[in-house]
Amino acid sequence: MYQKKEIVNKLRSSGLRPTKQRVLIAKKLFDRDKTFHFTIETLNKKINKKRSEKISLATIYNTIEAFTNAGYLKEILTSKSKSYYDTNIKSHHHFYDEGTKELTDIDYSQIKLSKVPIPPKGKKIKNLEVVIRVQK
Amino acid sequence: MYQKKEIVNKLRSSGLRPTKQRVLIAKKLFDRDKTFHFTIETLNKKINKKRSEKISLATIYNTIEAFTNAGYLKEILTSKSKSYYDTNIKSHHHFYDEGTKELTDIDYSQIKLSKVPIPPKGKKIKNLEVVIRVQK
DNA sequence: TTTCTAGTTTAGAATTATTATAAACTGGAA
DNA sequence: TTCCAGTTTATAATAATTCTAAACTAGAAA
Repeated sequence: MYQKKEIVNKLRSSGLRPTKQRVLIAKKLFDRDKTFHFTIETLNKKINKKRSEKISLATIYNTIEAFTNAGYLKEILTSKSKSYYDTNIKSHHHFYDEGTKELTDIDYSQIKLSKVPIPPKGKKIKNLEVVIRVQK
Repeated sequence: MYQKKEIVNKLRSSGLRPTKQRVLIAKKLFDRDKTFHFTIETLNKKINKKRSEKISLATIYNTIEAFTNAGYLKEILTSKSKSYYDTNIKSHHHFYDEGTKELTDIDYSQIKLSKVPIPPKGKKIKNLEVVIRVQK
């Protein structure tokens, strides 16, 4: 799905130098079928579990921030203590299970808003997110 | 609007012993016309600015947690770094200005959902919140 | 190819919000 | 008035994140 070359181009097109670390992280994140939800902690484990050459935690933070700014990732608002990210950058919403702390995507078409308020004057709507908290 | 007696009864009815600190914090929070958005930090400043007898930060954390569990306050999901609380516990939504980090209530009637997804099997919807991010 | 440098990575320190600890205090039942 | 479970408090501990400054590297230019 994602060849190294494609990733390199993608990074370059956003002004990100395609370093070894960024390419590797991008491959982990985007070379998969389903969309992927993660925290820095889970990503760090996944990346550094079996590698002999580790990628530092600081680099993971930096890279995820850069990818988010470049629009490759979406930051999700749920938990107060940790940041969640989503490789699905299309407009969509989430179920959040407070018990398991699991996120599930809700396709944009599954929620329809028939009425949206006018933003405070002088301000524009940047995005709209629905989080549906569920429990057993 | 809120007499000390009413506050004491409210606390008692939730199994919270009406201590000096809790009554004072409750008065600050609920004895006002408009609803009130705050973080622990802003509340702490507001409470301890001009008081000679300070209320400790730990107590403010404890009290806000207790009030939230008792249903007097609503915790809001916006920023990843800090917790926001709202004295408006009715179902409602928010504008969040990423620049000023200001929250504005959106009345429940201002947003209408004409389609809501079915939750994952075995799970029930606990609540549904819309956050509309705005910017200049 | 080699040189050079701005951009990047890194380990570790610093910061910030929050939670835990354990000793002192207190509301209110007996 | 006594007593004690519940509460407050100062402080330490924790956890996620950001900062720092030295070492490294991609890739443009010589």
